[in-house]
Amino acid sequence: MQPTGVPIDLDQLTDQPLFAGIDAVSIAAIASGGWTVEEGRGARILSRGDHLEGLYSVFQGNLKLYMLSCSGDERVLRVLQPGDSFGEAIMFNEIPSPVFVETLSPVTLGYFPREVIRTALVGNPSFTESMLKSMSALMRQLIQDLETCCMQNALQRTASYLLRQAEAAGPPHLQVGLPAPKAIVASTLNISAETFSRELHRLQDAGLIEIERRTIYLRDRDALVAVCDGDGIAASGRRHAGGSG
Amino acid sequence: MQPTGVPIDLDQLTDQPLFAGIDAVSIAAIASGGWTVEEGRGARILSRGDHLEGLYSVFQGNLKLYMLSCSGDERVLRVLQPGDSFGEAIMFNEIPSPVFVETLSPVTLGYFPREVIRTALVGNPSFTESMLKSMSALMRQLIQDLETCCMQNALQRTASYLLRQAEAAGPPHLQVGLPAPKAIVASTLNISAETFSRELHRLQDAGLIEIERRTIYLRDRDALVAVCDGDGIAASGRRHAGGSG
DNA sequence: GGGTTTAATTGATCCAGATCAATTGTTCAG
DNA sequence: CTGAACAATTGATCTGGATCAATTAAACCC
Repeated sequence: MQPTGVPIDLDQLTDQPLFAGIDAVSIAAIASGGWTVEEGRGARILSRGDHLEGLYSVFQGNLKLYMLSCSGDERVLRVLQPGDSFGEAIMFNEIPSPVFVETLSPVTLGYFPREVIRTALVGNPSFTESMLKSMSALMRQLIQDLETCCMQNALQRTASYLLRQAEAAGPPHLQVGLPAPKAIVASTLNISAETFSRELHRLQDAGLIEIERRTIYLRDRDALVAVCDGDGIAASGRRHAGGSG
Repeated sequence: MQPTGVPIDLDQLTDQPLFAGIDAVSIAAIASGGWTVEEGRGARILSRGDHLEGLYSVFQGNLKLYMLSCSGDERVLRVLQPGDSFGEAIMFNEIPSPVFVETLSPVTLGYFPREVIRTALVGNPSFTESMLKSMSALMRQLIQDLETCCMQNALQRTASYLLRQAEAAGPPHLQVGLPAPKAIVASTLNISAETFSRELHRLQDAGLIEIERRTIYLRDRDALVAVCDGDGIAASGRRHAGGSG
């Protein structure tokens, strides 16, 4: 990791959801207590077992947060993008990291030592609130991940992923740009790249989506929602009588 | 839910990890701002979609925290026991609950409205710290759940569950009492009750454990640890050459 | 005690999705 | 343009664990 010594820009910091809406004095203290870190593609920021003495905030670029099975294959939990942060849980609990974090592109990160965060929390209810909210949101995502991974089949996972991403991309929510190669997205959904490809094409054959390289167009959102709920593909109008017996 | 009107005992509260080590004034404020709730067996405390205006703390009894798939089968995320709390994430983020919570036995809970917690957090760094730690621990558990459910096979999950429970039970860490019927524990591990039974007996046949009703004795911890790491059962001394190619 | 309910075990079968293997398409360097 | 490296697709096969079905064991109640 290479601290640049470059001071953190205040605007950059307030753009981060975690630090939004904090009073000027505190934000300045946080900015001056932290520093930026720059890394190229393929750099490992955090390894399983590492102890982290602060938290990171993503300013530019994206990273993958992943686990490794004992047989060595990798399960990507999340692709981190600008505005995301990581390390909170490890930092507060002083436990070794359960996950790896690696850059997928050149990145600029902000790093904030534990004490800087602690100091900012004391006597700063709005930052405390912000931090608690951020952690709550993360927990919610984890629960959603668990739900996705334990309660939905491959087709449902694919469909609900597309809907979620489209939602996040902004109106009219009909276009999805995959944030990484398909193999990595597949890993996020805990399915093999092959299965992901197959399910995607199944949706395309049924006319629900259109695939064009790493961009996917949603052609029938309602049907996609139906796929997530039940478990059949219903092309234009017709729908499986999803038997419950 | 039936508020009893019974005031919350201070000792009861300080026994809760979440509220341990808070100064007397704050703890008294929390106690007087909350109330106890009693319920019989099989009562639903929280449903998916509910909005929760506070958080619960378990004083007595146990509950299951679970999700339902669209086909209606239930996946238990966690069996809550005295000392556990739930509702933090929903409360702070003001989002509908993604999970259900139901009693498995008669229970006594403490309920604390959001504002009581918020007030206690302000100007009370040690409680803030405690709350952040508690949430971090929860996140860690969720990550561990994800890891368990995505990266380990049924045998590994069973073995690591036994080790974790034994750890939590206290020295000499050789005896595990299942906190609920086997079917519920199996659901926690995201395997069917049948598979759980089979794997448990496989471990018993290999001499690693001994099953006696709902109590399980660990007879060879090292071998259990090896099962978690690799994926073969190695009874007394002999061990698979777990191929990595 | 005997009968009923609930929990646990055991066997047989089946299938979603992994894995293996091969092919095709894309990107980029020179 | 040509070839190398990578990404995506497609087909064939295999398997872990689910599901279905039946049996046995334990707990509970009168």
